[in-house]
Amino acid sequence: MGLRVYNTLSKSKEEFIPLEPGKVRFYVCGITVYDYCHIGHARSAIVFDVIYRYLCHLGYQVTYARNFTDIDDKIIRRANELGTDYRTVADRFIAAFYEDMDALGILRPDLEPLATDHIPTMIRIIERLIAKGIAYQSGTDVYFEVERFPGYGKLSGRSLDEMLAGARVEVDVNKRNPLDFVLWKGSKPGEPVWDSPWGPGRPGWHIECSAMGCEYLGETFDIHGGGKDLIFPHHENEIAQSEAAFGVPFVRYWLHNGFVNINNQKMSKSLGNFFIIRDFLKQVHPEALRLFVLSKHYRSPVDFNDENVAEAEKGIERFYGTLAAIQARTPADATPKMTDQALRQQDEELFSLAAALPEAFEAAMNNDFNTALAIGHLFSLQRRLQRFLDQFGQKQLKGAGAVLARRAAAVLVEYAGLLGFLTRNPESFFDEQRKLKLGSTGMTEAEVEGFLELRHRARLAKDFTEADRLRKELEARNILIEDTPQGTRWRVGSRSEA
RNA sequence: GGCGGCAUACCCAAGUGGCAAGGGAGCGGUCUGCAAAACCGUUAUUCACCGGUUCAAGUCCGGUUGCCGCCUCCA
Repeated sequence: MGLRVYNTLSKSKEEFIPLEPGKVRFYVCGITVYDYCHIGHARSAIVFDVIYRYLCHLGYQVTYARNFTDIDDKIIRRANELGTDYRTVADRFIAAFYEDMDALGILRPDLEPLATDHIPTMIRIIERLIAKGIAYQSGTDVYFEVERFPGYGKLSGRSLDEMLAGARVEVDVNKRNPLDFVLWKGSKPGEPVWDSPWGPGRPGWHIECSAMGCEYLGETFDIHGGGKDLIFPHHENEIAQSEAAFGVPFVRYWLHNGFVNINNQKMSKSLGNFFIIRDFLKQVHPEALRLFVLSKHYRSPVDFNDENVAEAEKGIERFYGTLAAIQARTPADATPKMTDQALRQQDEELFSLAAALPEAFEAAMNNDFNTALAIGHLFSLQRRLQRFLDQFGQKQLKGAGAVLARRAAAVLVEYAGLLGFLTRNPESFFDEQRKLKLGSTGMTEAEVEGFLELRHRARLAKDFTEADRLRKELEARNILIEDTPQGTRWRVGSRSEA
């Protein structure tokens, strides 16, 4: 069965049929670049990154566009606070955005347009709306007249009457209807300006995405994504502008990701429970964050707290632990020239699980990107694989056993890779993980190694009292020891173990 | 007030009418000098509650309760 996606527009799961067979035109609302990104942005970025990866995996030729809103009230305000200009602020936070996204392992979209590079397109659309009598100039501003667009409210599921009854819209003397929204706003002194037929000014927020979407993906495209909060008014207004201007459906499938809560509270600056990606990644590995985010369905809210994050950390360590064991205990040149029959004889269940993973994984993902179920399949394979390894005690694997283990691990890594994790060498992962966590212990790597050396000598001398004392001393600092045939390893306990 | 969503074990969580995935935590065991890690076993006769449809309901329909989001910038 093919891909099915939940479409916010129809409020139901639909079979995904792209406009043009084999091709997908995909647009995701990018950020307004006036501050550092927080973990809510991280969730959205990870979710749409996985959707992008998976569409590519299915063989679609995907054109993926994600914009930057680089002119906006908030950017201007920030520039004034910092005593600089809007361009400096925008460029600075675009650079910061890339640093954060790269750290999270987010693939770059094919197109990353800046709003300010597309003002002529926006002006053309606005002119068209005015010519059709759907937009009007009022003072130095231009507004979209919502009552002239019959479908207004179809995405968010409200009618104009209901919205007006909500009575939380400000009455503006310039507007014919309080719900009319600005397409072009005249500039105030000192603000950045662009020339337009209505005088100097700058575009409204909503028209940016309509312009960049149609310029790169066409008047109708396949998928438009964003956070749930964008459904109204941003995406509702995009539909109104684009469909009123071009007379064709704007987007076939609307996908919206759910929010991140912090300890069951809405994340907000006033509550002070804001986590910035770059700060968070000083404590938690990016792949743990990915596992955490993808362990829940993308449309559900997720609760971000120490315990939930620690679970994800343990999960990612579990996967890499198995990969490390395989690397240590099977020859890298394990010959792949084995018949399936020979491998199956080694471990029927492991062989079957590995062989069935692609189909199981795709069945999960095809059901509206059920990453949580897909991850469940990955864990099942990991556990069976680890169990297979443990059957040999601590011995090296040879022959068909080694090939089977390597092959199962390769499948695991390939499919985890579609979710953007298990992308590292296991040794690199554990090294990164130790370095990340060391900061919280107040110890340096050299100091830990010193302790381990002393303990090693004590153990050789069979002085277990001293060895255990040293281990306890490290444990007190949340440094945990594991003795393995390859030597003593150490790691820093998660925050919940501390 | 209007619109929408959610409720599954100690916790997180999947579940598109047909024996309740997966992870964490706990308990018992194997391994270990002892641990840790890992593995094995175990932990929901039941899915907020009440009705209904059906041979069959966590899943569909109606109602009740509780929680959450949006309606204003917001991923």
